[in-house]
Amino acid sequence: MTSEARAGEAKGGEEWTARQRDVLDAALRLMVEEGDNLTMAGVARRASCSKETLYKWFGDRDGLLVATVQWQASKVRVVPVDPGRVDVDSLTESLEGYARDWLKVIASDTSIALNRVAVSHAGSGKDNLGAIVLENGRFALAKRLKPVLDAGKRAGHLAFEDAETAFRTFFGLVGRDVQIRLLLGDWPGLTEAAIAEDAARATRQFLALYGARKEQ
Amino acid sequence: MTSEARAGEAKGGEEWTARQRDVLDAALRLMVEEGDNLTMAGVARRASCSKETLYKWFGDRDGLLVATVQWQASKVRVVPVDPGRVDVDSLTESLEGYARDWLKVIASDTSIALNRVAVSHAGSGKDNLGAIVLENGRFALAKRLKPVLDAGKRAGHLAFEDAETAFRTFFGLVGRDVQIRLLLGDWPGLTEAAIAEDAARATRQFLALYGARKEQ
DNA sequence: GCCGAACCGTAACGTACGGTACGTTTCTTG
DNA sequence: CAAGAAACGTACCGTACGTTACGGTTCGGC
Repeated sequence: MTSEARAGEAKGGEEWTARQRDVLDAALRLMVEEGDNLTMAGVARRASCSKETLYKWFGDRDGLLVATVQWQASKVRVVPVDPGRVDVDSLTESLEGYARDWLKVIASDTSIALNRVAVSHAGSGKDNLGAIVLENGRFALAKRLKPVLDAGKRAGHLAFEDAETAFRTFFGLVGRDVQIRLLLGDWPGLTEAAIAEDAARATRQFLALYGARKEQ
Repeated sequence: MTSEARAGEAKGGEEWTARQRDVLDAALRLMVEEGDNLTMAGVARRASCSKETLYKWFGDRDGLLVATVQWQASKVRVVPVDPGRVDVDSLTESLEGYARDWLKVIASDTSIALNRVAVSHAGSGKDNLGAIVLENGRFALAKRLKPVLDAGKRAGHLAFEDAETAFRTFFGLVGRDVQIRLLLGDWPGLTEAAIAEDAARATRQFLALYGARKEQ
């Protein structure tokens, strides 16, 4: 898979029934608790449904995992909106907000669990999982941030050639080593306060790199 | 585990025999090919040894995994050296070199495989693996880079309060989204040329943020 | 109230794999 | 060269788990 051939945009079309959503929620909670070694019997027990139903609805274990990840994905889907024109203060505030949200997401239990499962799966089976997680994490953030960056550029507050490159720099300044450390079981101490501080620092650094000079 | 309670500094003391190293190399190759779902029988077959020997030497499956990761770790161990005084050009060259090396490492098959296995393991068993991988990746890089940053600061070419924070910024500027995308099965197109370019860009940006102003 | 479909709970099957046992072979050492 | 240790190959055991099968139950529609 290349970065061009992206994920399947979550479940493309049909939706889940209420009961099915409950089952998927149970699977999700179990995934947070047990990681990749959750068991079909475990999900059935937790969701108070029969294994036969699981197989009928989701095909096999992989199908259940994919559906679970897509289900979580569909819960946080956000439509990108073009902010039009912005002043420098609201731009800063906006960037800082995105940074805070992002750090909060990648530090959350569900995000860590989902990424763990997806990483575990990336090597073997049909690696849909990795693509889905990526599409809903890193790529979703990019889609939401690009309009903001473009607006900042149009308003003359940001200066960059390629929005993608600028975004990746922002991504790096915000995330740094946090995600990999969390996935590997380390705890970089991300309290609410630390997140706010990190977001502010990252935004400040980003503006230092890409902000149009005031005296120009 | 916190970032204070670090890993076990590779195998602390005793060493492996040549034959044992061969076996560990076989396990390592198999890990690159099969990820976490490598099997004891598979390693035995690949290494042309008996399963009984594996259990005698490494205790159990987890022991084998840990030993394999430590073995790979011991192969790339580098001692940090204080560069003393540096001029700005050699500092830049040095940073760029570290950035190139780091990108090359995290894009390598073995690094991806090791990180995948460690991430998969982080949730369940005794998570030594994550700590070891972290200790040999991200923390090793920090240990090698800190003296360089400090030297740059002493020489008046860098300005920062906390070396750790400065390092993490450098880490973020270099790695950006590369590692997580690779772990999730995406391929951000890291050719030799792209790596060199990325390293140069990251270094340039880092110096823009932390380089002492020339006109000051 | 009856019928069929969907679903629950559970039992059963097959297999993969971690771990152990054991007879045979190879290597070391005196 | 002989004796013992180490290691090889393989067969074996137990269990966990994915998957299937089946009898009982609920429920919407006629």
